[in-house]
Amino acid sequence: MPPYQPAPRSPSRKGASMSRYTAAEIEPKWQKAWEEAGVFTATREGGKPKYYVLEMFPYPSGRIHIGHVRNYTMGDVIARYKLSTGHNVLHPMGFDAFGMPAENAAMANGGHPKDWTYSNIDTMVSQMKPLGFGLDWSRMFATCDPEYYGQQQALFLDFLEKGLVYRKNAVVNWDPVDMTVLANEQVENGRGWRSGAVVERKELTQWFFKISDFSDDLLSALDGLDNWPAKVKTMQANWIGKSRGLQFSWDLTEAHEGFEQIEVYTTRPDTLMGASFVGISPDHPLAKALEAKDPKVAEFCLEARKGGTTEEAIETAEKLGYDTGLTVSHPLDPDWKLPVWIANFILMDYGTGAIFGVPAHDERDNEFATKYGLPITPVFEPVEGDYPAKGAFVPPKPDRVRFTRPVAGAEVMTGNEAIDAAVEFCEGKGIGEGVTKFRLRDWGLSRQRYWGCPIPVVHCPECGVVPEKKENLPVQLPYDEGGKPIDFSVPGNPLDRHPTWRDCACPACGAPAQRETDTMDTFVDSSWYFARFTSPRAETPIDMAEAEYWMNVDQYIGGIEHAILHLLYSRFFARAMNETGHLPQKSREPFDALFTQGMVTHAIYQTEGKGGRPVYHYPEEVELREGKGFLKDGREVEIVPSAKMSKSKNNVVDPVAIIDQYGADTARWFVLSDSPPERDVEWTAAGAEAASKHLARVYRLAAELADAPANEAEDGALLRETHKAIHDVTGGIESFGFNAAIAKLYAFTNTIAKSKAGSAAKAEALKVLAQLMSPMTPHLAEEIWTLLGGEGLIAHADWPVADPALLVEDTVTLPIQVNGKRRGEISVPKDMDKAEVEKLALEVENVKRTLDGAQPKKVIVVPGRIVNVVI
RNA sequence: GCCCGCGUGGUGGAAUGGUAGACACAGGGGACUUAAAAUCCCUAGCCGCAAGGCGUGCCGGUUCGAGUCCGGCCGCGGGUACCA
Repeated sequence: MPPYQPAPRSPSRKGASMSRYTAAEIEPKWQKAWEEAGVFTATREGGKPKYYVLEMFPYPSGRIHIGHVRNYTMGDVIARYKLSTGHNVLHPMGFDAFGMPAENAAMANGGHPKDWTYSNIDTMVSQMKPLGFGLDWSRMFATCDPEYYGQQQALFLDFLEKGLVYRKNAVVNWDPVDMTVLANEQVENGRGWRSGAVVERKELTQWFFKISDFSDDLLSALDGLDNWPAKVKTMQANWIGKSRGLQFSWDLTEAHEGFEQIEVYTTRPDTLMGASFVGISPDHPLAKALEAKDPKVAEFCLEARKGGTTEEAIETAEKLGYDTGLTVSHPLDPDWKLPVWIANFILMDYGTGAIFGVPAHDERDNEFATKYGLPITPVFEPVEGDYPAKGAFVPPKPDRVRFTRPVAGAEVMTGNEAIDAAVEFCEGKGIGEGVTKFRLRDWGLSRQRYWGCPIPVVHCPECGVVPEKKENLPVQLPYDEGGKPIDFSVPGNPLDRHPTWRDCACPACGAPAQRETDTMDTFVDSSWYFARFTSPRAETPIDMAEAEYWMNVDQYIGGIEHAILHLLYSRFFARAMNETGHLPQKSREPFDALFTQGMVTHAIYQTEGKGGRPVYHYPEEVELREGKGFLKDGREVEIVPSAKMSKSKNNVVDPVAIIDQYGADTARWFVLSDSPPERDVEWTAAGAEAASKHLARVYRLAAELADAPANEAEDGALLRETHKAIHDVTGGIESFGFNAAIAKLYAFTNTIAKSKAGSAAKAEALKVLAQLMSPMTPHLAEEIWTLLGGEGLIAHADWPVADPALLVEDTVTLPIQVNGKRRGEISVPKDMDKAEVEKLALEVENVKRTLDGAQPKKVIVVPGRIVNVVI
């Protein structure tokens, strides 16, 4: 509903009625005008340059939250600005609509994920529309629309044909009580969130995208992403993790179960002489062979597989090891025997699933060796200073160290030199080979869940795994089971136990077969939606002509929390789509510029519930007194400050109340002011009032503009200030300095309010003010524009351009420092020469007093900036 | 654990290596009003009567000059491959 603003309780005594900016009337009026004029409908007409601005689309959690408002307002500022600088703008919106919360809701409250999701989408659209975003709503879709996920299935089939999809085993979190797969989020301290059972790692056959085919490309192409934040590129580069090292084998002293060797990969072959043990993953084939024969090994492996699958859980778990009793001989000294341990911290997914431990130069190996009494043998020491008293000595690779037990090379060299020398030496000796490896793993896309895009393949007893025919797409999710609503309260995947949905004919031979019951990771859905927005109703994944015109995304905006996964997967998808003929070559990198906005955070209020698990309370339920929080029943809550707003933590702030009370423009102005867009902001409702007052003041300045004669000096001064404001605000918008742009708009408003210029000059200044504000507060801007006789819609007006001649100042104020401390200032012509500035600076009373007769050693004059007198 | 950020008045924050605290919020004072609301004006980092001193998480360094660059800490946040 449109917001409501109360009228003043009594009219002003001064006769002239007070002008009110009434958001409730003004905002719907202009929204209707924009819609009727089709201002934000993206078209390819007019031979104008195109601009595609996109904000990461939301998950339909049920209500929009303040983080959405911040995100979409930023995008809207860019969209409206680009529109007024002569672009065809594409600014679409949709919903990332598959995912676990819908199933969780069905589990907790009954109902169906589909109904829950579409109802949430309706609510959120109705909450977003009053905000007046310049979006092309005609392009909207949800990823759970069969029209969308059907095309996604078509992409999957093309990827499959191209060899970009394959099946292999991978581990999942297994809840042994509920007999179901858990998401990492559903594992709390190594236990299932519902059953409380200790989670185990279990292997399943799953589908994978071959993102590793693109490791090198995804890494090296980061260099070309000039308009991406450096931190995101660094994070992605580290994630891809290109490394050079040595891959070689340790010979088992005695062959065991058909194993004669253990292959390892190391990035530090120069430390080979410091090896103390060989470690293998509990999931290593040798460990499995031993496990099958020896109950003690089986017991250890079972223990080692407990806890979640996350890297964090594995890395921070207590280091556990089991001495297999097997030994290997050292490749450089066959008489040197080392023990083979199974260790819980070795990942089967990385390298070869086996390592050799060098406790002197690796913290983790050190901890392990110390715990199990294994030898710790240094191979190098610092060139200067002492060897650390405890723990491992791990200098950065570019640092020079002195080798005491070298593999090859000079006595003193850098780690990098030593690694190169060791690789060369070992290769010469026939011990393994230097290889390049990547940390990046293939993307497992199978999910054992209902509410996702079905994987369009069929399992045939005769033909094996067969792709579904394209003409049979979409493979749709069933709504019911056997005429009854699906029961989501039963753990596990409803598709898997559905009585009829699985049954089908083999697309190849026609024999009775069964559908794949796994669905796709929701990251798949969000990896190509940006491309679909260019032709959302096409009968193929995209329409090439549309993609040629609209791609790439000129400006992508979203949360820093997506720095790695979503953005990396999208970059992969763009490449894969290009190679399967679904995107032009230029779109292999789909996002030309990226801006990562900070998150809106809010404290979490929690109390302890059953079994020690936390219960989260909404901000509305908590009363704050002296820094402590209390529930209505008097219980104190624990306050976790500044956490990401998350539906599961109940710390999401709803902006609807602010919109209702003050209107959309106030909410938009408010989320942009004060905080730099890239920084996290702790939400506080104080300040919305101030934003509202300011907008009302701007409106009054225009509405109550009194007749005044022209005044040459004052009019000229105001004109110069106007052009400075144009310059500063435009620069602020283009550089995402929205808070700085708003500060300038405050200052410019104050300037106009205080100016003694004539009414004609003031009206011109106010019209420019309206234009400069129009991307942020578009409704108010239209109203003022009309009030002051502006032609047409401000949304259609050309952006004002600053006249450089009006921006230059004739005189500047120079601060005078003595030894770096400010002692005075002088006002001088802008281009006064250095010698003269120096002379004037030394005559300043306070400077003379500070010098106290001392002769300056040096005087530094930075023209137009500062003078520093050094004594 | 590992990777990436962030840390400035009572508060949000500003500041191409060049006057730290722009612009705002809350506060204090004043004008208008019978009174209030609304509005307008003034004030304001801390210590100090002042001169001046101290100040950008902590310690050190580079520089004529450091919030900004470098090294080492501390605290907080994000990511960590099945939350999205």
